[in-house]
Amino acid sequence: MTPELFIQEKAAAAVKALYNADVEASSLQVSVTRKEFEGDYTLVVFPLLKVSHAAPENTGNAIGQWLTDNVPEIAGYNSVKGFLNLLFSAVYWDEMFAGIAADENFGQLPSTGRNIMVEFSSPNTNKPLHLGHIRNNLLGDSVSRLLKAGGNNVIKATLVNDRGVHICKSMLAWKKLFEGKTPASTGIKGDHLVGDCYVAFDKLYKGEVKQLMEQGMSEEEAKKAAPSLREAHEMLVKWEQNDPEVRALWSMMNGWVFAGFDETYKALGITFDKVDHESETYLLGKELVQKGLETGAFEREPDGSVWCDLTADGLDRKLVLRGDGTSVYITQDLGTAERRFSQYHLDSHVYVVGNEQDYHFQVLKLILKKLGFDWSDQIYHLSYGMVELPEGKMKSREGTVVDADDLIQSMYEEAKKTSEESGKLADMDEAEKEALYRMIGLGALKYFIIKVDPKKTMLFNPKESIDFNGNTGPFIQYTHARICSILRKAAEQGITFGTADVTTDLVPSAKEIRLIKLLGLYPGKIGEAVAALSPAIIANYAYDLAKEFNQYYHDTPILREEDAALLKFRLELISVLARTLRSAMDILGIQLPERM
RNA sequence: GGUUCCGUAGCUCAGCUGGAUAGAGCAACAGCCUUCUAAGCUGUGGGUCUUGGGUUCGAAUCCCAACGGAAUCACCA
Repeated sequence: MTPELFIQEKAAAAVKALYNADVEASSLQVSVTRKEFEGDYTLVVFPLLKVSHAAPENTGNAIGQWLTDNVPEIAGYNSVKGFLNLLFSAVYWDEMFAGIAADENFGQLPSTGRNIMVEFSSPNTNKPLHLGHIRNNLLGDSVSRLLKAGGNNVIKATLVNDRGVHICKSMLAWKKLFEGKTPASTGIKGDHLVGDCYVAFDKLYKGEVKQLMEQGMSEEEAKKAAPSLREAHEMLVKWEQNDPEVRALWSMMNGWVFAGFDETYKALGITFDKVDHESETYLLGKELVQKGLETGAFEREPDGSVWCDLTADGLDRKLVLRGDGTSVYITQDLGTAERRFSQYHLDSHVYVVGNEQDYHFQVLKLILKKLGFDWSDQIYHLSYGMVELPEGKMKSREGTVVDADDLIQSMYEEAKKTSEESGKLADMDEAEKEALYRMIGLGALKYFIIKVDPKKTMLFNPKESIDFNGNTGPFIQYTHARICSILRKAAEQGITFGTADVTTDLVPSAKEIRLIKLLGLYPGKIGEAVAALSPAIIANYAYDLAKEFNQYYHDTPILREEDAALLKFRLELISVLARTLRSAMDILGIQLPERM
């Protein structure tokens, strides 16, 4: 039981005994006492004035006295204005800590038995991954880990957008301008090569539009009439007709992209349990359209197109099938959702998709509901904000994107530089060092992205992100390395310790109590983060923990403690701290080194 | 124009199920390495929580409005 719940319960009993009034324990407000005041937890007594019919201070004193007299765990109190600060006994902290220390899986919440699919990443195959995708990938991966820590069975899924005009554009440019060039022949990573084709297409297309406009066409006409775009559309038609030549080119170029993506995913440490390709799912959902027509959820226009009327829900009419019978984006999403829920017996489905698609998901859920699927309510769109640069938005066509591979590389290089300057790793072999530089560079990047509330637009300043001081991933990694160092030295000195050494007659220092209190918050933080689908809560918690340790470390010479029981208690405390830190950072997908 | 989201220190961000004097980091300045890793610690300065109303004993937090910014409203995906 958490201290908060404990106090709520006891305080409710106190109110009953003192004022003969029944109050809901959960309605009482309890929080950690602010640093400036003496006490561990604070009960807000204002809401109780109605039943006490006394001044705030007196009410606080009365309840405080009762609790001190009747609850052995509570050792004292003081009442300031309407705030009752309660002081717990040393025994209470010892026992609370022993409970945490004995729980090997502290932070893993009990199983809910729920199956949850998390879809994220879902890239287009016509250009390499950039910073925006990194936020998506890191969020998706982290939320998956978070939900797992919350006791759920998680399936990580991605839907590769491997078909459409966009890939045809790259294919066309390759045929016209890059014929014969391959990743192997050029030494360019596959996804980048295809991205280059896409850029080349755009250049060609813009040139054509300009020329047509000079010949007197309006911009709108020219954009439609440009020959390269028409060719791309013809190619798409051929693709849909299974034209062998087009299909072969498509397979080849997609193959290059997949190989490139795999490298990037590997560098980021991201894997999927289920990979869908849009080329295989884009026809799904048509039966649902038929079903919708039969039940009257949808209506057919004279030209054959099918619509869903959402005006009653404050939205517009939405097309679900084109006049020529082909499906649109939302059609396949309806189909894949239905297939996934039935195939995997999902209780819930989280989609990690940018906030530019808020409307799409609103519509998707509504239509599924109209089709009679109750699980529609269990679809969560984890909508995240854009990543902007100091110069403004990223635009792939204007070349103002931060490339994922470049970014990962530069973080690695900065980690290497900083580590080498510190000169602490002289005795490590090259392989160990390399692994460490990657761990630190990636840790910095991941933490930088994850610590921000997902729904907020965030600013990415390349110069600042590389900073390893302050509220950063490397700071937490460093903290862990320091703890490991102490534990290593203790082992060298032959000091052993374990949960059994935590005796109940120890008197922890104020800073140790603060650490125990913070540790105790961890399961609650996970619950909070799961409810909000926000790993940022865990990131900021981990920082608090690391910060608190560094302050403790600074003025507590642990290994020079002469009292054997106290020494062992302290070692146990920091080893549990390291464990909790690892658990929290594992949710973020960040590894913690034992040295750095 | 409709809908949704955001607005907290010079900058990047926490805090938001209402509670005490609104917190970190960066940047600036001043200290601390013969003592378990200085990627650290301590201190100083820095705020009309966009504005105006409302609810409340109490509002950065909840409600309404205004202002500012973003996204979206395709027979694109």
